[in-house]
This record gives sequence, structure tokens and C-alpha cells, in this order.
Amino acid sequence: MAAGARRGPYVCGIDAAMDVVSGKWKSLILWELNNYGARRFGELRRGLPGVSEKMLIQHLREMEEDGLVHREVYREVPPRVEYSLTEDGTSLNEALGPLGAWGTARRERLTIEQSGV
Amino acid sequence: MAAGARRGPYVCGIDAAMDVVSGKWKSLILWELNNYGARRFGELRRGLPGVSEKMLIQHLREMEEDGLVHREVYREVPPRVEYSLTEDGTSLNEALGPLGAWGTARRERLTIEQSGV
DNA sequence: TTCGGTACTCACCTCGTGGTAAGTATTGGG
DNA sequence: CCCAATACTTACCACGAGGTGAGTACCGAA
Repeated sequence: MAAGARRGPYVCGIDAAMDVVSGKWKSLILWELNNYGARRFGELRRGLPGVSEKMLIQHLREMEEDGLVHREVYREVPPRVEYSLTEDGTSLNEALGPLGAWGTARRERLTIEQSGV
Repeated sequence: MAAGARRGPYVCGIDAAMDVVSGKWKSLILWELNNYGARRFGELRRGLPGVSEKMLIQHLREMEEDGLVHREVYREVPPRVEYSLTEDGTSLNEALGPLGAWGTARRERLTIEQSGV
């Protein structure tokens, strides 16, 4: 949770990465921020159908502590907060690429099997 | 849990992949099986310090249902069961490569920061 | 006859994750 | 004067992941 090891010590790199990505919405947040650049809290909430405000904040805070996202506050009359990916967040997103491709291929495989049966 | 979608429908490929890898020991099992080829239940248990028999079985069963591991039973006097990766399991392990590399790099970064402070 | 080794199975319990719903501070608009 | 809209904060609760420890069936060895 705090900066540094959250649940470590880690057995291998996968551990360290999974620790940072595990969370129902984290990979989606990563994807959303990577696609749109900077997004406001409300935009993220509307962009992730089903997420609760509590979880969105909680995940964003953890990802900020983990150095994945940057939080920029604009002191305006209706408050404005923009979230964006840091360099680490961007590289993590890239590292998730092959996994996403594997998942997509798997989804297609399953769909074919289901329709085939 | 059952064959097909576990908690789906999935928003994207990452979802589908994370669904299959999420579980405290799954990535380690994947890694272990990938390194050693085929491993017996007891070998896996000894190779993953801290895992409980219940969780090991449970994860292996789920991974078998998900088509990641193959379970081969040899009807011998002390029973022998060998687990190995399927083609899907092997490709998943490969897809986890970049994530593992990212995690390893992150670990090194954190270690340097800690010793630096 | 009991013990050890295999690969499980089962019952029970804890605790963390995530959901729900309400409350907070600020200021402009009707 | 109250409401809307922003971005939270807080309290409470349910569920499931995961841990613990015991029991099972089989057989050979001591």
C-alpha cells in the first residue's frame, strides 16, 4: 500500500507487476488513461460503467502511490482534477499488450467453441 | 469457473487474461510448469513455499478447466499425478514475459530508491 | 498393526476486496 | 434560499479468496 513493497517480498517480476495491476478496475483505468491522455475523475467514472466512486478513488490513489498515474489539481470553482499516466504507467500498459492479445485470442476461441457446440 | 466465461462478459482482452491468471499462485504455477515441463503434485507443493494443498489443488483444477494445464494420472501403488502446460498455457506464459520484465525492472528501481534514501 | 507416503477432500474461519449510500466543501444559478 | 455540479470522504456490509487442520483411500514396510 505504502510506497515501496505493498505485499512483497516478491518471488519474481510477475509478482511485483501483478501486485500493482491487481484490482478490479486497474487495467481498465490504465487503458482509459492511455487512450485519452488526461482524464478527469468524472470522465473516468463515466468511461468505466459499473465502477463505484469509492473504488475509482481508491484505485487511483494506489496507482498514484505506485507511481503509475499523475494527479493534477486545478483549483477552480467547480473543482477539476486530471489524471494521466506517468512513464511507468505507460510502460506497464505496453507490457500488458501481449497479455491483452492473448486474452483477445482466447475470447475469440471461446466464442467459436460456444457457437460451434 | 466453469468452462467458458468465468466472470465475463469481458470488456477487453486484458480482462479475459487477468481472469485466468488471477489467483495467488497461478503465475507461479505457470512458471514452475514451464521451467520443469511436467511436475507431480508434491513437487509443485514443495516448489511453491507457503502454498496450501487446498489452494494448490483449487488453482490446478481451475487452470485445467481453463485449458491451461494438462493433468495426467498414473494408476500406481503410491498414486502419481503429473501436471504440465498445454499449448494455451505455454503461450500465456510467453505473454506474461513482458509483464515479468516490467516487474523485475520495477523491483530493481525500488531497491535502488530504498538504498538511496 | 501401525506408520508413512501419495494425492487429494472437507469443514470451518478470517480478512480483504469491493459495493451501497450518505455526507462534505465550494460557488454559481434560478 | 435551495439546488446542482464538482471531487471526494465516510460508515457499513456482503462475499469470496485463501488459510488451517483434519480426514480419506490405497498399499508397502517395519
